[in-house]
Amino acid sequence: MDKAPGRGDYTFFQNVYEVVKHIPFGRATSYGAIANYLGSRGSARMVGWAMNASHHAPEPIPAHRVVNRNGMLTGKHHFGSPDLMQQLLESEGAIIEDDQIKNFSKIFWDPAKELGL
DNA sequence: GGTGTGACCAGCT
DNA sequence: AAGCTGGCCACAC
Repeated sequence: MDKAPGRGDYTFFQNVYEVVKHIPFGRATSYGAIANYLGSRGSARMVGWAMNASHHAPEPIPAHRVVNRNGMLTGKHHFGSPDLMQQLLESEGAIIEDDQIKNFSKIFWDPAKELGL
């Protein structure tokens, strides 16, 4: 039988959006953390791809709060302005230097822990 | 409809 | 020690 559309048809993409939207102010997480929370660390690449499509999402996604494992602003170039991502994070209290969050370990927000695994 | 790529991560050589 | 490959799912051509 065909799958029932419009109900519970959440895919990896949709799940990523939900998690990212739940990131509190002044916090940041990593692609792998989200992927791991969803149950697949191998899907970390999809998380990044989901961010790329975040502009296509019906709701605004704070993709600037999602960085790589090193706390580096890898996808800053996808915000329309390469400095926008850093500006937003600094505006939330993050310490960024050389495109890398120095206090990433302090503002790191683990979905599996905060949302309740 | 198949192939390639993509804002990653971690393990192996 | 560092460099490369594999793996995952979704989207574009």
